[in-house]
Amino acid sequence: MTGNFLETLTHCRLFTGIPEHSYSEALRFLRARKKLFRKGETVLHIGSEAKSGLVLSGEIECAYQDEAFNKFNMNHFGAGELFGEAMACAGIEISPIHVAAVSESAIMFLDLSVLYDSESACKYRADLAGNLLRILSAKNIFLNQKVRILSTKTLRERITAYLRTLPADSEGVITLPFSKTALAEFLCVNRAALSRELGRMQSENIISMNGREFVLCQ
Amino acid sequence: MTGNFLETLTHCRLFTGIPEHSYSEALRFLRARKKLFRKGETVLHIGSEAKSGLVLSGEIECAYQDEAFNKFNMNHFGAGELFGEAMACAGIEISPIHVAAVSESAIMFLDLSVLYDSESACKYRADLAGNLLRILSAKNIFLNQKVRILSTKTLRERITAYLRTLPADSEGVITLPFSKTALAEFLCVNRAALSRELGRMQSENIISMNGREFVLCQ
DNA sequence: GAAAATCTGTAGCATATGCAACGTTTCAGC
DNA sequence: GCTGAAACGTTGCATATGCTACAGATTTTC
Repeated sequence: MTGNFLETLTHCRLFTGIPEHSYSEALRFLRARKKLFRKGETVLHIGSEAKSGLVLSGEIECAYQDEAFNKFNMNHFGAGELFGEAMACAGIEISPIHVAAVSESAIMFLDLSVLYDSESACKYRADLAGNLLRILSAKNIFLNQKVRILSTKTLRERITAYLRTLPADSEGVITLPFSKTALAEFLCVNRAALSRELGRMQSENIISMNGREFVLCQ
Repeated sequence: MTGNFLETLTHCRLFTGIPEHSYSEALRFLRARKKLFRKGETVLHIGSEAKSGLVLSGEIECAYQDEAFNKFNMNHFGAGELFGEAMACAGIEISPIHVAAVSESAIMFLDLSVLYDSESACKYRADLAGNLLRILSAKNIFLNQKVRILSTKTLRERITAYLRTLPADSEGVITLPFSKTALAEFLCVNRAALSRELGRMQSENIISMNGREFVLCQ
């Protein structure tokens, strides 16, 4: 619990509304345990005890694996982000996902069950539970959007469905938050096919595109 | 708040742990308002105030709509189920989804914001918030599963990914919870293509199938 | 029990998209 | 500024899957 981690907590949505001088009290309530991981090291094994926590520094990767150890549906989490909270709250005890450190990382494991186990008490319990509700809801909405995008049958629909979820500036310009390679991965389509379809859409005047900037001509 | 609705509440996960004689107190805290809807009637319009609530009786349908009013990514909710809770907790004020009654329904609108608005207080607030955390987490896990299924590139992978999410009995028999037509809709694939692929998988001894019962070989 | 509605399997055809390979451009680290 | 890595666009090919239509089976309704 050294000083530089406090900075991360101030940006973590779980601690919104909690005064900085009370962080240690809240962390004690959540039975926080800090642990360091080297690059590439496993944070949670599939089949081991499911834990939840927050990334203090570095970056981790959560992924399902099939029989052949292929990773899929990966998620990356950086400093200030929570992982495993849905499993913790749903009472899942055996981890179905593999969590590994992408870079050297500091993880604060938290026992979120104190937030819905009615015996425990803490001055900040209601605030923490409320913050966790907001975090879970935001992830829910994100997942709903993703399902909606992946529900489409054609690549073109998938592209427009995704672009519509992004904010446009006053002139209608939409900026991709990542590379087109990453976009293909997000949309679960082949990169070459995405590139081809984007080209077609541009020649058909459905979109105009320049690097990561798009305009939907609708 | 007539008697027959109490029965529904006892089965609703939002009220787990709350004694029946306190339901009215909890409902008052949640600013509950009951409303009846005829079959086909709209419960929430896209663009109108977003509300959350629970289905007391009947069945409702939540759906996104595109420009041409095609519905997609539909969800059905029956008695005892919550809807709109993620939007409520995420602070979304304008409904992006259309909610309609599939059959004659009684809806109890709830103001879930009291659960994370720190000024409000009620004896059962912590219980309600904890229950809501569990509900949101369960939906989160379901959505993650669905994303994982829809992330696959081939129909065959999609089928096996889905079947693996279903429980198998002691002899490995998996029973579909709905018709194959509904399965095609859930997997977002063409029904005829699903039928064809299931036939192929059976002839290749990857599955065996009899009506709604499946066995995954291997 | 008859009629209507829904579910299901099959087949032919068109095409969208996955995949592999290649060269060019852009980017990051030194 | 140099160098290796990553991102990007393009192309040819194979094929998986969407779509339509139809007919038999199954379920629901009256």
